[in-house]
Amino acid sequence: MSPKERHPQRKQAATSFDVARRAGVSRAVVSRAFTPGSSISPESRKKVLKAASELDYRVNQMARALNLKRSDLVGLVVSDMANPYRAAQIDALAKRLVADGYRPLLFCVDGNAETEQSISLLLNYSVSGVVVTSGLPPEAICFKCAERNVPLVIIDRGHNYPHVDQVTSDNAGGGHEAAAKFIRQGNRHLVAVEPDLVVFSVSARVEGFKHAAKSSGCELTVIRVSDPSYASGQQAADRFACKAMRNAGVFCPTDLCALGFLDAMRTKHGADIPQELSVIGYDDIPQSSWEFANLTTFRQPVVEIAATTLELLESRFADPELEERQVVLPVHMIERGTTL
Amino acid sequence: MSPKERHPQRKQAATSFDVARRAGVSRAVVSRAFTPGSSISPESRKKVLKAASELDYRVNQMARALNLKRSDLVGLVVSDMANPYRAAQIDALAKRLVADGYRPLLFCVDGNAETEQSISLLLNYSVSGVVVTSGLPPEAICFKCAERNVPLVIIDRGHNYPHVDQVTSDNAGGGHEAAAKFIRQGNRHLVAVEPDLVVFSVSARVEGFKHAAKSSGCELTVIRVSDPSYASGQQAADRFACKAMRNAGVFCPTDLCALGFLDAMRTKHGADIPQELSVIGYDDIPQSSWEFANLTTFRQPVVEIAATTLELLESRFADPELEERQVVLPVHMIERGTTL
DNA sequence: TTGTCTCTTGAACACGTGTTCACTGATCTG
DNA sequence: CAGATCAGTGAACACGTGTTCAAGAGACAA
Repeated sequence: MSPKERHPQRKQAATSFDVARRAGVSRAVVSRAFTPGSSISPESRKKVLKAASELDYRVNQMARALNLKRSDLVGLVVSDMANPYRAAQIDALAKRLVADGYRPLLFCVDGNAETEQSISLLLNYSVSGVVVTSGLPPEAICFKCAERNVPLVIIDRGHNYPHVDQVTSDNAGGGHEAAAKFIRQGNRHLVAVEPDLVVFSVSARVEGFKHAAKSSGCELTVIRVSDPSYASGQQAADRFACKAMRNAGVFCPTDLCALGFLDAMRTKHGADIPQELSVIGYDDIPQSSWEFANLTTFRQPVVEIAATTLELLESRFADPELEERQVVLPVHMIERGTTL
Repeated sequence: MSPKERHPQRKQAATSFDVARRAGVSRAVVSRAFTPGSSISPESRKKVLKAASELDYRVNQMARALNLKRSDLVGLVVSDMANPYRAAQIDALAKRLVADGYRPLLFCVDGNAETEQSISLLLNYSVSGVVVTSGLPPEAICFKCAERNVPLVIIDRGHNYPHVDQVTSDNAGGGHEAAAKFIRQGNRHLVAVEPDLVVFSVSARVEGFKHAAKSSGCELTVIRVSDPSYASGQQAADRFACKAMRNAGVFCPTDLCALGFLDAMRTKHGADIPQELSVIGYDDIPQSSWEFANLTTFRQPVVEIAATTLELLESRFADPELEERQVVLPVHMIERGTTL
């Protein structure tokens, strides 16, 4: 490799002024060539595009954002990236955002305080919107977003804030359907693993399950754990094993939790699933289809959630005074080997 | 909730001019109050900060970036988010970037073409740097980054581009150590699962293993699969089972692959691990410590990789003419239940 | 030819910031 | 006390863009 190649000449990035001069038009024409729907003659556009490509011209998005008082950036505040479901959701959201011309500004946080800080920081970047999949942001910060016309969409949460839209899967419906499945296949005891940690989507699943169980007259047992993690699933298995229950249907509100339960029941307690007991989870993370698990679960519609999120963002951007909306997307049960 | 609260007054964001007027100073003083190390008297700073907090002033990062010709944004180009190792890496990188005052601009891509597109897009945002953990970007785009003084760090790749820094874990060393472990514990046959798909880090692990095996005079078998995924691990198990090998040590260059292998060997082929054969993976994803797996593997130093990435970015930002560097971080074997 | 209308163009402005450069007043030095 | 030094200040500029507005060019009807 030649010395010249090793030390490339540091070029000043070409501006619209450079392009204008090369194309023999004014700078305004250059701007119009890159703005769809503006008034420009075909030959002018052609000249501009030619000059632009020769100079490797790129619109300076910072200048553009400053002028328009709005950037293509969208804040993406997420927590618990270790959960494979979250990773899938981020992946779908990020791809959808980019496909629609936005750029996701990622904040990985732990807890509500960090969520608030992140949103506050995002307001410095003229973001077109904010998507929150982490803890519930405090009302004050939501209010600030509304003040500044920054649409805010919350995924998988339940609290109602003015001007804040929400998307969730049908958590309660999934819980209900899990109970129905157990009853249909003849399980005598219904068991819900219920985390103490209050997370709207998770709580709604358990509530749906409990409600369906009670209203069908089945015997319902609740095993309380701290959170909906793999470790908590293991803990639930230990407590379940003590009760020596027969013919039970166990609903874990998260696949991670279900896999912990399943794994401990089989490996440690030698349970025969689904002969002795059935298990259903929620999320359909990739690990649930692994051979050791083969878990019956509910598939979260990550792509549809992403699409809905963008619709909500864009519609509220067009009209900030819209009433807040809550979109609930249906889930489908994926029947595998932990049910009959 | 009152009507007034439901429809918050849309405020114009306060500018440094507003703050200056309220504090009774010039706009330049306001700027200095928010610029560490600039010349300003303590009482002026105090007045400015007071006025700023009263007005909820925030510096407009777009205007700042336009002026400085540099934003706090750092491009983060990633692929294969479904791999839990990647998610952990993104999490560590994103947190570190934010802690150091940068904002990660996330691009989730599939394949090298999309990687190039993403980097090209990023150049429009005056990014302070780009971090690539997806496929290898073409040389042309690396060259453009260098031209524009945009530091580029590539994680877990091997190709040498001018002005492009690299960080990897000690892939070859890990492979070597895996072979040594098998030999030490008395395995007669060493087996490498080798993906056809060329990915630098993965290939380096296999090469390290093969080299160590050969130089120790052990019998070495290679099982070729298409990629380093869970499904490929299952496939490798099927092929391995046909050979009816005794006392083998199997190295899978990825935990996902190892878990697929392990899961299929136990569940489908009824193998007794580690009595009949031993397995070692690479990455230490959370699933590897799950009970069903209990996989011996190498822990990737995600936090150290993130820290090193930032050091490389910042040093190259200070001096763009630095020779390209390749940092190799040590890995540690986590011994679990798939080895003796 | 004259008047009207449509389409295109370029000059000027605004967006909000960081920094440069004189300039002021105070403090220190001999 | 005179001169030199120095921290602190504010006016002005530059960053690169999208859009407004008046003006020009051309087509067409009367």
